[in-house]
Amino acid sequence: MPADPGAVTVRETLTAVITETIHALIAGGQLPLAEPPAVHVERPRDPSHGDWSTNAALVSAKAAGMVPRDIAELIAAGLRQRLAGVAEAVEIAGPGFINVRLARDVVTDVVTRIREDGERFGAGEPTGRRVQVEFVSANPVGPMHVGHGRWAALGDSIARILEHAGDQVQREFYVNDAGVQMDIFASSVSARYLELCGRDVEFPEDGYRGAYIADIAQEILDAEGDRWADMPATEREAHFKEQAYTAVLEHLKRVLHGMGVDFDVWFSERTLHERGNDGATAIERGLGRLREAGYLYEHEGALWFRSTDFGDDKDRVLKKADGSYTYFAADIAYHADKYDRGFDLVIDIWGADHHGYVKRMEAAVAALGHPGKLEVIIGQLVNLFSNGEVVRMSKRTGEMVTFEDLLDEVGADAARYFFLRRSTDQPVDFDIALAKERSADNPVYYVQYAHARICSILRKAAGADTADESVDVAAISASIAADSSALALLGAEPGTPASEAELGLLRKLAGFPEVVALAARQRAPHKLTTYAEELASAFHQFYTHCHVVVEDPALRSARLALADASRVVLARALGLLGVGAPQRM
RNA sequence: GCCCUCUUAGCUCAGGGGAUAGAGCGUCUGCCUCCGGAGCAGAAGGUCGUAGGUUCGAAUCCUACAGAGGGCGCCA
Repeated sequence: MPADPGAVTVRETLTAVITETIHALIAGGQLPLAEPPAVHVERPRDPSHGDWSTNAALVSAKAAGMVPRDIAELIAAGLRQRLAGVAEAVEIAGPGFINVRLARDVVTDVVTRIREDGERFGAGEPTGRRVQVEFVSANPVGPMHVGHGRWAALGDSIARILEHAGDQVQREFYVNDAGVQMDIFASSVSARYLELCGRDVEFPEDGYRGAYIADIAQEILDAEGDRWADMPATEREAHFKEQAYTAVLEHLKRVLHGMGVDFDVWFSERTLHERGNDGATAIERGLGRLREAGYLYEHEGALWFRSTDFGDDKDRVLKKADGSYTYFAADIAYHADKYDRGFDLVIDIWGADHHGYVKRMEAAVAALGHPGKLEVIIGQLVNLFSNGEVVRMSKRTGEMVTFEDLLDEVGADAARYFFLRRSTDQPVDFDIALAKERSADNPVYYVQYAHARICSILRKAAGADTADESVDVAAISASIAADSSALALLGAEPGTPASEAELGLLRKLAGFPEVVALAARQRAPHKLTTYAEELASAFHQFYTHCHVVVEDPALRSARLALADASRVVLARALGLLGVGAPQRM
């Protein structure tokens, strides 16, 4: 077994070695089993149980007809032999767990690896898989609400995590620029425009009443004067629709960019309604595929998709009796287009209010010949609190805190961090006052503070002003040389607070790759906020118990290297969340 | 009525079938001549919604029930 502390590979290697050991015991007639069971290898929660633990003996007990601890003795003896030089101890504990304690040079080697790998630490090999993540996709008729902000943070972070795991990821925003909401939007702007021109108009009953509508109308008035007031309504509204639409789209792009979210593709729904060279629209072509596959039928003048063939509750209408298409029909064409573009996996992030739509969309994707290649993530909503009161998020009333307001109020880092801190299927109760607070109550500052503190130490070690941001931390990092004999000083006196703090930090650092791998597999950025807080905590403990900039050059370089490795991993974890890692606060 | 999600400490929430269920906040007690106290150490606080089941082992998987939220249109 190579002395490679990378968590993922250690687990895999250890699993293989254990399985080999059991194989040998079976071949030698010591274990009455047909074949080795599937064993789990995990990091014990309690550090006194060692670095790794396996349930191999427990899962073998029944089939072998033996007492778990007797089997554990056999396996442990084999492991001691096979892991000589890598494992310091192999022990049996509890009902029959086998605990492996790694040799200390294997443990400390993670520092060297992190500092060599830098940002690549914990990254997966390229998978060759092409993944599309579609998210936000807010209607371009007004500002984003805070729920959109959460989904923006979520989609972007998932994209970053998947990229780190080795996938090729594209971020896409679907622009619903073809529906009746666009007409309502246009007539709303038109009404405000006429008001501004002093005309007596009745505001559309279902119109958008937000103040931004009047702002857009004012912009048009400023730029083009009141010449549209006497034009036919249809002509005026057609013109205003494009003006207002462009303004809102630019606004959306600006706000998203301001929080570090940039899309690769803005896909316009309108293109699905345009006729191509074959004289057909994308919607017609998409439906044509379903027809050829035999999933469409006519009933009461409408065209239906037999989605029940794929587990949906009922069949769905694609073309209404009046000849117009449903929104679902456009969505089918849109998804057909995604797969035509060659994605191996499409991830859609929708708000919780759309979850009833998942089955039919999955059914459509399967009917198009891509079963299992769509994954819909349902993002729960955000409850915004202000002075203990729930703030409403209605576009109609116009009384709402927009996502842009929230960003201005708390900043992009705090907003993203708070959105990502909860698991996706849990609603977020967003407390504006807490997110603004620059105190220990605020977890994002706790983590960022640890990073800034490390940068300060590095500057101190280099003899620079600890708060001077112009000092190049990367250069200082590169100047720190800690060979394996120096690193051996870390955790050299087990049982002392200093060594325990060092070992705790080393253990936490070593766990990063598997946390990222898990976050990628589960599309769960919140695993990284939890990890970042644990790593920051481990670092603060280390800092409290271990003076870094000490006289002894070997110990000093070892602790500096450990602090530096912590800096690298903290920055990486925050980076995958899209949150900044400031060098000074 | 049917479907989805949720229910873990006073509050907000983590928890990949494993060992004594964790963190932050809040409450209580300590730690600054010393690298950033935006920090650290400790105490108290739990029938993991209820009842069954599967398993050597269940907060975790299955079923039923209770409670909370959301979704169920030839709307978008």
